[in-house]
Amino acid sequence: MLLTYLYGLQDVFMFNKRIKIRELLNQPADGREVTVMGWVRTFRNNQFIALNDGSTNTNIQVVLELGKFDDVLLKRLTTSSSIKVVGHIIPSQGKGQQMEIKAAHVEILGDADAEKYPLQPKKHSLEFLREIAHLRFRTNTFGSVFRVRHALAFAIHRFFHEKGFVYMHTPVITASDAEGAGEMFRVSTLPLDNPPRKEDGTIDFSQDFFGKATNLTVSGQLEGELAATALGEIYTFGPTFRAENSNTTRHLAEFWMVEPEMAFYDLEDNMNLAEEFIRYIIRFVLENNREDLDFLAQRLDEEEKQLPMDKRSDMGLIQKLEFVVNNRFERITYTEAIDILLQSPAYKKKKFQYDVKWGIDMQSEHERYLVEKHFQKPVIVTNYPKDIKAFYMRQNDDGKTVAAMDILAPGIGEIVGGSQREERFDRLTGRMLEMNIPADELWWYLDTRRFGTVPHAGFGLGFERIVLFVTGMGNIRDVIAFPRTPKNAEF
RNA sequence: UCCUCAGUAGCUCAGUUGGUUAGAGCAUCUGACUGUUAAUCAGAGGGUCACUGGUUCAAGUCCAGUCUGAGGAGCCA
Repeated sequence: MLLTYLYGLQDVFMFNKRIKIRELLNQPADGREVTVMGWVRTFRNNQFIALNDGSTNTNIQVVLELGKFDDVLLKRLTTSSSIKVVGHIIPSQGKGQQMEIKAAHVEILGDADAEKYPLQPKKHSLEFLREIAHLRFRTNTFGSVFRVRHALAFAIHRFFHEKGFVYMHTPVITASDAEGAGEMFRVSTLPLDNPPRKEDGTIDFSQDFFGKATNLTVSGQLEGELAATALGEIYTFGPTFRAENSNTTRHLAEFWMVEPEMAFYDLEDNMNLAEEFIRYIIRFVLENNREDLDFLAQRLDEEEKQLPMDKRSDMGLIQKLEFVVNNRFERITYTEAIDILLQSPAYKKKKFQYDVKWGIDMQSEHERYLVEKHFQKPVIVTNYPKDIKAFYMRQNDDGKTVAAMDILAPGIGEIVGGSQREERFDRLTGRMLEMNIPADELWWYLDTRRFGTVPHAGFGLGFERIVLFVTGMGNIRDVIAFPRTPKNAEF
């Protein structure tokens, strides 16, 4: 029975006789017969097909001998039509490529009406491509972006796996509104037009699906801490939702976040891990996606040529990534950061729009100055004033600061935010009281401090922000397949 | 949410102090050519000038509102 089934599958999987273009290009042009399948990028001169199958940005040139193929077939070889080609690989007579396929058979798998297909073999604006996000994968830029995105995701799992971390799937739907990480999306099955109400007129969520008000998660951290204080070292990597009305190049309403959480780690351990982690995943991409990075670097170069000299970056994309891999991040305390800002020429010349003094939550302009002007590399800032940080961060002995650490990256800003967590029950509940965090709703979180509490730490990394940094793209909406932003949930 | 800028052909954009039938390049279609590299050459078709209202003899152009997009800010990852 199983055998018949498998034999049946063999027929179904005949397509797997095909060779991927990425693989084909590394083989000798020895006249062998091969089968390739892909999408037509351009068809020149009624003879030359530039064929792409998504395995690489490099197209394979398929040559159709004049007069050998039916005119009706030739007419159907339009941009983005899909085809199967059987032919022989030979050294190319033309100049632009080493190898080409002399076609014996060409079969149309799917037509693409040239009058209606929106992509042309030319430059398109990223804004236009965003409007046709379902088709933009078929461009070189987005092919590279999404292969790099994949490689980063894979490298993240590999890094933590090698270190013995356990991958946790924390819930997407949560009942606690206490995390304070921003506006939340309500999850409800109650009728919007006529929800049940309590006597005082407020909505009666006891009749809702979960019997209480629920939202989409804004962070898996609190649940992550529960797992870490038993399994030791865990990480989450999942979708995260913020209902903030943010319209910027670095915010999404739905994004992916990586949140490791480690028992028996202090702030120093936390920083060391975060830095090693970022270096590791960037090195992985440098080693495994060089062709895509080269393409993206070239794209960025051309884009920057449009800018005035003073707006251009000093380093190319590859240089920038190699620099991050090969150099220690700068580590300073918040207090030192404020001192640097106060002594900066920018401050003395009153270039900052916002005032600088100890206690402020640093503005973008301040972070950019530190990272892009003063240090010109990623900077880890530690020990922030407690009043501008979350309730769960460990209170330092000075009574003023907490054991927080933010990693700031050139061009992106905050890429990692983390801290050593407050493991002392009294300190934690005391801070919750001061900050009006309802302790009763978080009884389960506090139980970790009641029973066998341990020093622990963790951080969150915005996945799309690291993809932005690595690909050199300018807008976060161009490094996620189908961006969700205010007024946009298309596709 | 705030500030600034923008919305004209499928795409990228021009359109003067308001003035007759709104243009170009690319793409598309037709034909020619054929070792091309975003092929080339010739011709053709293609427009609710974002939407609504107003000013005016006359609005793509001026005014108001709305919608959408971009950049910056805030919030943050």
